[in-house]
Amino acid sequence: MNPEFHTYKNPSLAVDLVVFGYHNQSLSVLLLNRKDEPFKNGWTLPGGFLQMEETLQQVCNRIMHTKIGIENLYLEQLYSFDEPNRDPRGRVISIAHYALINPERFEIVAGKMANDVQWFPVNQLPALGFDHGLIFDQALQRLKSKILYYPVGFELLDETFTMPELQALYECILGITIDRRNFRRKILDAEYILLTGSKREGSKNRHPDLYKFNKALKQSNFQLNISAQQ
Amino acid sequence: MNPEFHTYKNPSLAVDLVVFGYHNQSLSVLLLNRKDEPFKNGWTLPGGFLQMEETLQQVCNRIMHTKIGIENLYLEQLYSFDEPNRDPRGRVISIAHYALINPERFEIVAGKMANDVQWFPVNQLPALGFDHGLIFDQALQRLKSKILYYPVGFELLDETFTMPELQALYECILGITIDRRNFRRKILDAEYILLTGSKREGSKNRHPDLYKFNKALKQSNFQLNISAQQ
DNA sequence: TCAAAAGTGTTTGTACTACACCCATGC
DNA sequence: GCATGGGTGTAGTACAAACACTTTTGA
Repeated sequence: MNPEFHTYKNPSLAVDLVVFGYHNQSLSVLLLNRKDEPFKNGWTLPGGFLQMEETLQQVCNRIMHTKIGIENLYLEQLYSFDEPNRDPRGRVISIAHYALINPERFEIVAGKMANDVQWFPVNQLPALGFDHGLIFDQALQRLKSKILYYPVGFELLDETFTMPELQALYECILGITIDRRNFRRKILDAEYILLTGSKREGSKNRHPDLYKFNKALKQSNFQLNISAQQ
Repeated sequence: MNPEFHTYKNPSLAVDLVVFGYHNQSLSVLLLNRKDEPFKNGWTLPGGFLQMEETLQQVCNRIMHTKIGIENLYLEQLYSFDEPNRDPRGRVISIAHYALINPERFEIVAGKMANDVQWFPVNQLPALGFDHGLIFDQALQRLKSKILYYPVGFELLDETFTMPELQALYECILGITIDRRNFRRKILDAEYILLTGSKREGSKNRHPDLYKFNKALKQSNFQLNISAQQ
């Protein structure tokens, strides 16, 4: 083994997670209320230290599992945060990730969720400890741009969904209003989704068509080019 | 201090650099020929371990300075690579970055450059050690997309440059051919560059106008939307 | 005056925006 | 039958692609 290999003391390596969920037409983030210093009783993103034999994905799943009780979610690496004083306990470099979940799919969660874990709508966040405000901002920005060229929405919606539901999700994440007819045309032209043939029953108005994700599109890149209604 | 804080053994933390340079109408990458195992006599990206008090930027600059003799370049964080067996010496997580330099600006480099450092055109790379082939691929892909919404070209060209030179850079990086008149219109419409008023002398043909980077644009986002000539 | 590269403008087609009416459902 | 939300088509406009001639220069 190379002698230089162990002569370096390493900063600690952690992961922080921005977990987005979409319910009640609102985009939310999971925050943890800390029991210990630093930032005791303050809100932070869930996170944890990387162990020797873990991959980044594994840490993320471990954190999600132990702190929130769910696993196997859509996960993407965001950025590494290395500001020397970002953690008052010492030098910690955090490789931030963001995750997307559909809260409806995890009813168990409510049970396992400690009462110190809460969903916060993204536009009503409390002040966050560490540099987590910064991390969150970047995650939201990434999500906004990602949704335009990758079918990210499906991680946040049910297996089947209606066109107005999909549009509401886009409007919510992007913070804009979109023309119904133009949105529909773009989404369909991209072969983004497929008709299932059934309709969502139960509403007191016309029953909208149900669509599903076009899995054939999962890898290919598309460009949605969605713009706000004036 | 939190008792959990030091109970984790951390993987080593390193940085690998994809250094792009542009000369002779060709995009190249700096590679290092290793003197030691593993991959002795093989080519790899320059890299190094993160020291306790360093920021990521500082490591990158240190590596560039000690291994290649240059500093203060355009630097962007790329991605973290965490595959457990990526380094045969042990668990090393690498936070890859890419850098852009104009080789003409660093004539000193040739002197300080050890003979084990070489430029390789990006389409004639040797096999790389570790997972550096993967890192390189991602860096090139990132550069290709970045150049469309950020004036990255200026890091690779001289202070002043002609329109055909800028176009050649775009064609080289993107690997496409672009219509001269359409390219010019888009670049000028984006207020990407400004006329200096002088012309490049010395060529045997018509002397092309010299432009310079519009620094006012440095922060704002634009969209170049350049497409290949058919 | 010739060859080689740089500068410039117009036409055509495509794609996006804006916009209004009909349809289905439950009450 | 009425109110509410869902579904659909079109006309106008703006932008992007394709394209050819003139200008400058050195040899």
